[in-house]
Amino acid sequence: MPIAPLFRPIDVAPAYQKVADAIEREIVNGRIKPGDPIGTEHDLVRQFGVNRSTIREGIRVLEEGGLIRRDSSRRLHACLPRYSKLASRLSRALVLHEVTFRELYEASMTLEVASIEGAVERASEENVAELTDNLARSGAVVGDPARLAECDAEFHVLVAKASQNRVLQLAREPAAQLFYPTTEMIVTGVAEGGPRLVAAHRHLIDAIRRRDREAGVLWTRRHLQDWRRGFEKIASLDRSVEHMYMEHAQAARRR
Amino acid sequence: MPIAPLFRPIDVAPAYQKVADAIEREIVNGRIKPGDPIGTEHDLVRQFGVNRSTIREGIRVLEEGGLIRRDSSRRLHACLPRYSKLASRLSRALVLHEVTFRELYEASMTLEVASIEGAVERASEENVAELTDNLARSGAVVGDPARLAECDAEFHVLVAKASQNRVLQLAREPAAQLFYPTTEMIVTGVAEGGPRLVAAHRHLIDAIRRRDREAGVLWTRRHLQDWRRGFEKIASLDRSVEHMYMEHAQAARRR
DNA sequence: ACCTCTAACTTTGTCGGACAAAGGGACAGA
DNA sequence: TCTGTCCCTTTGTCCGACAAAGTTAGAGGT
Repeated sequence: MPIAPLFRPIDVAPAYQKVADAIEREIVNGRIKPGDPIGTEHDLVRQFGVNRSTIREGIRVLEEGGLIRRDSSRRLHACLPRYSKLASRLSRALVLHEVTFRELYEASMTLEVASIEGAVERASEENVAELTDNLARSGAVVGDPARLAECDAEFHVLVAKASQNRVLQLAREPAAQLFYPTTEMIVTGVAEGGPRLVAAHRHLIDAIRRRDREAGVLWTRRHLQDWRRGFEKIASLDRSVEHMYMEHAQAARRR
Repeated sequence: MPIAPLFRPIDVAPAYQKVADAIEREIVNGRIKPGDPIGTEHDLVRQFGVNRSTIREGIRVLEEGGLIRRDSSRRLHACLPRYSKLASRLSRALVLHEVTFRELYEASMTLEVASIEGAVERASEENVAELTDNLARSGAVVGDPARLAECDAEFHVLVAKASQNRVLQLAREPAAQLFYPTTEMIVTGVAEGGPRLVAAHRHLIDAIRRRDREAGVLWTRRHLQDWRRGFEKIASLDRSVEHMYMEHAQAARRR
């Protein structure tokens, strides 16, 4: 017969964790605002009354979480976590969980369509300008798959940005980080891929400008279906995302 | 005239970062599989030829990233990053970026609809059983807002799980973590809220069982619109997500 | 008074060694 | 089989130290 639970487990966190939690609390509840300096390590030693090694372990935790950074002179200050950095954590997780391209495709279809809908509804002049600029640059590198894939990734980030919905922006990022690197392979493998891609972007900008939701959704779908057809010429949609992607991500994360 | 770039910037990362990167690489590219033990700190000291403090800082980084854990006996081993832990990082970021409930609502509408579509299409017997079990428990606590809100959150996690799409599962989580805590307030404030919530869940399970996509989408929309109506009785959709949510998240993350 | 250069001073990254507390294993005794 | 004990290992924390890089203040020239 199991004994009745009389006591709750007591919360005994190691000191470095308590340090990290304490600083996190101050940042998250707004007492320390993004940009504000945290003290030097020595300051923190004094304030928390623990050894510098302990402080440093706590700092690593917060740094990895994106809550604090060291500026050019290596001093600590609070900062707003950057989406792309967080997203690369998620991408890494998706790789480890061995998600398939089918899952990626399905999720992206949803997320990119939602992005374009938001963009059509709320894109600002500036958003459109950025997109137009991107289109021009894409047109210039249509023969260079690597460069073009980069532009494509940026284009969709800009569309998400134009949706003015940061939750959507963040939600689509992990999938996108895994999704768009394949664009290079596809554009390389399929001759008419580059021009079709640029044409789709042109139609999308047009749809945003005319606030034509139907057209936006239609061209986003086509654009993704193009990707899919291209991909299926190379590999099965049921293949899991490859490990090699992570090299990309690791390099990107450090920036 | 700018000089031609003769040298690439050399990679001068601090030692603890290199340690973390090296271990991460081995995990991500699969040479160390989830569950495999990493050596003891002393082992790593020997292998990397750096001081234990340096090793420990590297370990903190990986631990925070969810790539390694310490088991009950505090020994290190690799593990699959847990979605909920990663998602709470994102939720935290969304709070700091002061996203509005409108953004949350819009994104959730997209993501939850996509989840139900996937669930209708691919839910297994077991998924349905889990959902049914959840429904029963919800019915039992319909008068207890806190408990009911918990069930509601779990219900939607289960729907996402039933979609068999892990990308979607991950993408919806951050928004959900911020979204569903409000359910408690709403159910408390609106008398008919609890029963309506449970009824919606029942219809959703029904739709999944009958593989009736239309019904699934319809009831998900209604369910979310109910939330919205309830929320707007309390506050404006344009209010930014409150800092207080994070207390939830911090506690949850440590588990 | 303004600019530049140098000489302290501070801070970070890393190192070596130290110790208490907790866990794991082996072993003896009930 | 269960329990208690001894020993060894591992972790969490501390202390003190030092080189490299950054910062500050003051000396010196204009």
